[in-house]
Amino acid sequence: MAQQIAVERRMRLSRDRVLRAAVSLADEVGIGQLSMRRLAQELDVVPMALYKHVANKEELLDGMVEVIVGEIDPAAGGTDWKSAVRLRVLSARRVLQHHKWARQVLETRTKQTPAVLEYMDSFIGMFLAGGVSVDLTHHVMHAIGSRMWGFTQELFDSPAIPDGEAQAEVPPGVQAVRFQQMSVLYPNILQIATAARHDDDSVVGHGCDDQFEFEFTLDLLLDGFERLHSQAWTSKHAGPERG
Amino acid sequence: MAQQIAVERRMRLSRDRVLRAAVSLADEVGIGQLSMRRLAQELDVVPMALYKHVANKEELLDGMVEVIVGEIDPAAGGTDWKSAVRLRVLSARRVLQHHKWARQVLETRTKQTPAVLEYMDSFIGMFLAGGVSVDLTHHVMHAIGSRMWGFTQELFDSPAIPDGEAQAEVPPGVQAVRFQQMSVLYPNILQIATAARHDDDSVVGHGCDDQFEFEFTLDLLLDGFERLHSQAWTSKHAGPERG
DNA sequence: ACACTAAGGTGTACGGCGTACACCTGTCAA
DNA sequence: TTGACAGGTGTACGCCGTACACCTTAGTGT
Repeated sequence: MAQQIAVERRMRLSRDRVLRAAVSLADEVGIGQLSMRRLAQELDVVPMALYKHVANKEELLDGMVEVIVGEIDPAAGGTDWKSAVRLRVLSARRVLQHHKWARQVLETRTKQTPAVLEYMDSFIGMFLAGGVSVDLTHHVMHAIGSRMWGFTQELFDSPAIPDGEAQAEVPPGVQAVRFQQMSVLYPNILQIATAARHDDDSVVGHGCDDQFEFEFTLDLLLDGFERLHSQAWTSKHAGPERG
Repeated sequence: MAQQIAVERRMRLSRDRVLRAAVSLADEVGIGQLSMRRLAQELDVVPMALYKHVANKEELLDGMVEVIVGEIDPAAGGTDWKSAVRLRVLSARRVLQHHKWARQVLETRTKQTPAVLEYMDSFIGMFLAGGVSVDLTHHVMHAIGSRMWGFTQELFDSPAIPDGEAQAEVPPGVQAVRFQQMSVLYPNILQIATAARHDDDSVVGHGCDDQFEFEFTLDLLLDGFERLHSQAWTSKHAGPERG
């Protein structure tokens, strides 16, 4: 009987419910107004209750990113890589537009969460499946990633596999296990990462020539501008390349 | 005599000293650790003293941006627009790399401060002086700006001239005066902005077709990727366009 | 039916934040 | 010398994230 009454009671909290509530609260009031206290209030719960489901606010934000990354359409099959990538990026953009706080949060994220890794892996997969070389795909990811998204940016700069521990603490063999896991979960990321570092000691090491990546994209854009300019391109008539 | 002792005393505060101290504190300890209280401590002063020189923390951050934008090299004269732009962007990048907090702060800035406007004006000037059309320059600024910088992004979306006031409050004729001021201070920005909106009612209005700008850049990149791919480009041998 | 256990929710408290407001103090012009 | 005003101070308020000890509830094995 007391259990019948319980039906009337507040639904039980869950990590998922917390994250979704956080996303819609941020949608409504902006990320600046999203506090643990306010979120708790929205869920009709005392602030500390949230900490049974997320470790702290950082993890909450990570979780929110996971939620919205999940809203991006999966890769479209059956077309050339270019159209597939185009569609996907536009879908991602739609999501980011809907959650206006996302760009800002993305910029500050440092941890690689599963949904993000999976998204990137599948993104890379579109190029590789289309026959684009691993080398070019690598640079392309830098160009697309850091400019459109912000959160690809650090993938190759810092270890892709989270290892907050100092290297000294990593037991021998653990690297190998992680490598194994990566190769199953995110084969494409691994391919890109290892190709980039094949003459380096570490496996998924710190690095990439940042300056090179930056100039790669810069020159790609500048060359594009120049081409349009020399064609007397005009926005009136068409998009790039069709002028 | 008491004045002789004053020589030994703490130097007087000034807006400039506050801003510079804030920049170097952020450089040292990161933006997350930059608080009014900590900054005051660094300046050997009580927290509230800072408020005699900056209105609030937002304005402090705006001021910090002003400071570092001032560190970007001026436009190089005597070369083609492409090289000039290239040099300038790389200079800007150097500055952003030196102040690691800058990207993040830039993303959250909403106000258009003079140094930023001046930088953009002169940036636009490089294209126009090189003979690039106003139309193309407009789109180019969107492409370069929002992707490399983040803070060009909103220039054409929100009014370039700060008007926190609701439109109703703006006395008639004030718009005209501002327009006049703009045309003197930032002629190039004005040119771009007005060209973009010549068939609209407002002068420096809200707008631009966001979606168009986004796809413009996306396609520019994708077309670039495709071209490199079809050339079997490789990072081993050269940068873009030289493969 | 009951006691046990772990997971989930609570209450209190602490140190930090930005900043409003009233107040002193030192400097300089008249 | 005086008076005004810019610049520095002290106190206080209401937010924030979250540590820690506690209580409640739901689900289990007997």
